[in-house]
Amino acid sequence: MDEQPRLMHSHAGVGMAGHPGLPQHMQEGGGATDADGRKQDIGDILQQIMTITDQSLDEAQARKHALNCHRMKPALFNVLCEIKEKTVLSIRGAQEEEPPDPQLMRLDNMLLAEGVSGPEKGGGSAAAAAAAAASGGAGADNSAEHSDYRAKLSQIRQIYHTELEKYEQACNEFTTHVMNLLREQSRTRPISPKEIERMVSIIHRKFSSIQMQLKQSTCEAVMILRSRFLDARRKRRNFNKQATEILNEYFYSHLSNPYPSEEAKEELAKKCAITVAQVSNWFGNKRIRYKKNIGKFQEEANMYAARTAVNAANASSHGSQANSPSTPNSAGGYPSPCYQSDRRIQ
DNA sequence: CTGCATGATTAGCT
DNA sequence: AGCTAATCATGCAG
Repeated sequence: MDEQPRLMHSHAGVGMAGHPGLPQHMQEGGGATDADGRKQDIGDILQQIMTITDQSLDEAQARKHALNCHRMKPALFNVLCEIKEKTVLSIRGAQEEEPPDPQLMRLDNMLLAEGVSGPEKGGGSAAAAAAAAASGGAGADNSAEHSDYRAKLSQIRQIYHTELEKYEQACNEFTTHVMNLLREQSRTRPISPKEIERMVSIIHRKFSSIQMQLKQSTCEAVMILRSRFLDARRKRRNFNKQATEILNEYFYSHLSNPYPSEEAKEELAKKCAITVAQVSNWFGNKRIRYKKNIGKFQEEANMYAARTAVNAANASSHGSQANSPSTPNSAGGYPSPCYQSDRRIQ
């Protein structure tokens, strides 16, 4: 009759060692009704569970076995499972659905774009080539640097993959270990398959945060590598003297309109062994720097003017042409007089 | 190491 | 699209 409160009590006291056991009466449901008998059975089982910590290992094993074989065990087990599911799982189950982490997606995309993850080879060199093209490199002397870059990238790639493999292996090992443990324990305590599933997903989440760190540091390494090898600014080389002279010659002989056409740029690029983009850069820089400080460039302007004059003289002495068509202005003439319809620097 | 020179990049304009 | 102006980052002479 007052069995129930006492049971509740002992249940609340789980973990407290040394609970005095009740005498082991009512073993096989004495007289009474069927319901009464079941209640007694449950009380009995719980009591045995409570006292199990006080027993020796052998004794406990025997008791465990006895409990496992008890005819009421499945029923009790199911009930406990059900209760547990209703309380614990339903509370935490709601937040189970997690959207794909945007940061992880970003990292994944970047690794894929850099050719670190994804299919073997091809991607990396393609990215390198694209980056080189974007930076407008001439491509002549940087092929060695490219192979260096590729070597370093594949090194990163290899480290990334071995680490990832290690991680996956560890994750799988741990997961199976935990699953085995839970399956083992599910014989003695209520663990539903759902709960195992949840535990697995918890483990996976923990491990994926490690994976995230791996991806992040790999991305950082790639970024550093990239900036070191592919950022054109970092490997800026001055043009050789000849190229500079060709460009300057054109600039000062077209001082009234130092805006070479596309064709002129192409020709200059060819002569100087640089790209058209570099020619454009050079003229852009030259115009602005000349304009900013004409005085500073005066000497240079005079020198190139003299040179073109000499060239013109040579040309006229050789051929029949009197003077060069597009060099009407003297060396210092840039700012003041001669902007007619041409574009002017302002 | 410092300061200037210089090629490249970027934002904003036309 | 091409340009200017500002800026960045490196090269290099002193």
